[in-house]
Amino acid sequence: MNPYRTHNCDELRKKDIGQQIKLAGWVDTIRDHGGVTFIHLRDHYGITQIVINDDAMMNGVNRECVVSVEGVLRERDAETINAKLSTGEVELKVDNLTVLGKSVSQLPFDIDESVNTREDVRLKYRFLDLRNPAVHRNIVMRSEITRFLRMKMEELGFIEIQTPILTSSSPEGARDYLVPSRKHKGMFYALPQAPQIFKQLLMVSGFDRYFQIAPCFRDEDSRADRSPGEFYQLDFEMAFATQDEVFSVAEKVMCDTFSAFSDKKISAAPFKRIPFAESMLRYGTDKPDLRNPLIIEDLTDFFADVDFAPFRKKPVRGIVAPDCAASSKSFFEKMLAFATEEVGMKGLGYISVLEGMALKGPIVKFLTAEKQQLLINMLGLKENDTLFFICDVPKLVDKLSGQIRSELGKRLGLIDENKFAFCFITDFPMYEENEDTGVIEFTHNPFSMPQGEMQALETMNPLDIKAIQYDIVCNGVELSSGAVRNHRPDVMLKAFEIAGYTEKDLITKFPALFNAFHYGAPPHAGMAPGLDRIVMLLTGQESIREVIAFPMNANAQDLLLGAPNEVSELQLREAHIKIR
RNA sequence: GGCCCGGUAGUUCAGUUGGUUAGAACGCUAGCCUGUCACGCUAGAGGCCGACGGUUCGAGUCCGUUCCGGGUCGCCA
Repeated sequence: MNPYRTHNCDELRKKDIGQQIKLAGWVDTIRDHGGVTFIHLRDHYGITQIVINDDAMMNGVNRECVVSVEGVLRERDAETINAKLSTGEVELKVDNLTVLGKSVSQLPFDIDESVNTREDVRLKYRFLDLRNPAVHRNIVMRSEITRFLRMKMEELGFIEIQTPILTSSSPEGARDYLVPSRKHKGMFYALPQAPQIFKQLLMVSGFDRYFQIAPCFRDEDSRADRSPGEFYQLDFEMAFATQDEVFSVAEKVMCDTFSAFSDKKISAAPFKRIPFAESMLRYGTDKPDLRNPLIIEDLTDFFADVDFAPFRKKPVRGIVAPDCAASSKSFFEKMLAFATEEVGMKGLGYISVLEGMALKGPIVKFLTAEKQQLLINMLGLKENDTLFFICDVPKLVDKLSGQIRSELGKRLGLIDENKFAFCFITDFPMYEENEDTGVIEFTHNPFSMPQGEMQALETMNPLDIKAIQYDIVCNGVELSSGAVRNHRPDVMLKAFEIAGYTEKDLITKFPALFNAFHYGAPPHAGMAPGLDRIVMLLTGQESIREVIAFPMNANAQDLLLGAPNEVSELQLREAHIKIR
């Protein structure tokens, strides 16, 4: 028999009336009526009202202290039933109360208002913040989602394998977190940025389908949707797999998980595949929010023979916004302000379609009647449409268009909030030119197989070569990237050679992988959707910190435990570290 | 590292062109109240206005520097 409770705070119902009951939990609210006091007792599961008639029993009881109470459960009169509580039909008349854990009386914030409190205060008192049922629920949901994902992966024949946390620094990619070695002076471990090398080695080891809820560590600055330091991925890899097979796994897992945890509409499999180049042109980003129906049109050719100075010799994009022409003057002023102040554009031209299909706007006078009609036909313009123009140098025009597209979508209320819109972005370029040095570099990931393999590397302009590399995107959030990997040492050598590396470099940088690939490597492919972001989407949170139990602040500090902190001289000496 | 926004009571915020003793709500303390459920009522405590320097007869308010927090760009194979 548990000494503190016989039931939890979400358990008692009418059927339990008359029983001798013990409950334990936190004092949520106290309502003292003089002679009778009502308390909402709260635990992980819920809230039960307890009633105290003896004032002396309240000695030492304040909000957020932990108590155990004993008494008889009784029915509440019809007019005092609380429909908001699952336990609202009953209450516990307390005969015995024990304070198990005292609490200071002035809390740093009200528990039920914690989400509106300054974030550094919340994080310093995260143990109080997490008592807020809304905050608490996010963490519970994370656990449930994690368990569900694990179950799905196992159903699909994947086995979970843990890979090392203390590993070697990887030369490409993000900044590593380093851990000094005591036994090897001047040497360092690194925390893995991802289990990339290990999962590929597992493929070479003959494991067919691997997955892991994997912690990843990157020493890069944070964002609202990117926690500093550490995050978790549903990392998986499949031997003898094609891109399409990886996609089917992702579709299955995402569809099942999102429908299990949300009532929103979810893209049906197969998810839309959008080549990178098309995504940049049509959506102005490589992580398009497909809930936004607006599409960017390329009007460069159309304006080639139009004598309008601002558009001369530059790419021009257009976005048709439906039912927009009748918008208030302030709508257009706000869009212009957004374009110039936040996006940094010089202006935002537009043409509205009036009744009778007459075009109106400052740019119209530069268009002949034929050109106007051509524009209407080409874009299928309708009455009350407004066509916005974006023009800038080639490097910027897509990005700017994308920002205008998403702002228009928001302001016009075109985003369907009741939807999870998934897509795959495919065909990322293998190489890009470094703007400063002009040197050819890997765009993304040196482990991806180039499309066309050896032949492409030997015959094509490197900047035209695409990789079998993809992202999965949901509602404008990049969940993961992945690739069909390059498992052939000869193709790897050639790929690295194009990026300016010698065989020796390759052996130095990726000794294990390059070596292993000489002993029979299967073709393999995979991806690694971010767990934190999946939970963020499913809980509807704007900040990734809301779905992490003990997040660091934006400045990569743990305000609760005080990390990072100084260590003792002895520790430094053992680690052969000298602070300058 | 750059840029934007913010820092006033335990918390969330207000504070007019610079002008007496810096306010409100919630919380806290004390008292009253036997049916509340965000209980109610009465009274009270609680402030280095982030810090430093400057302008001024006078600074929460204006200027400069700096620290802290959030967002964003860079960065994130």
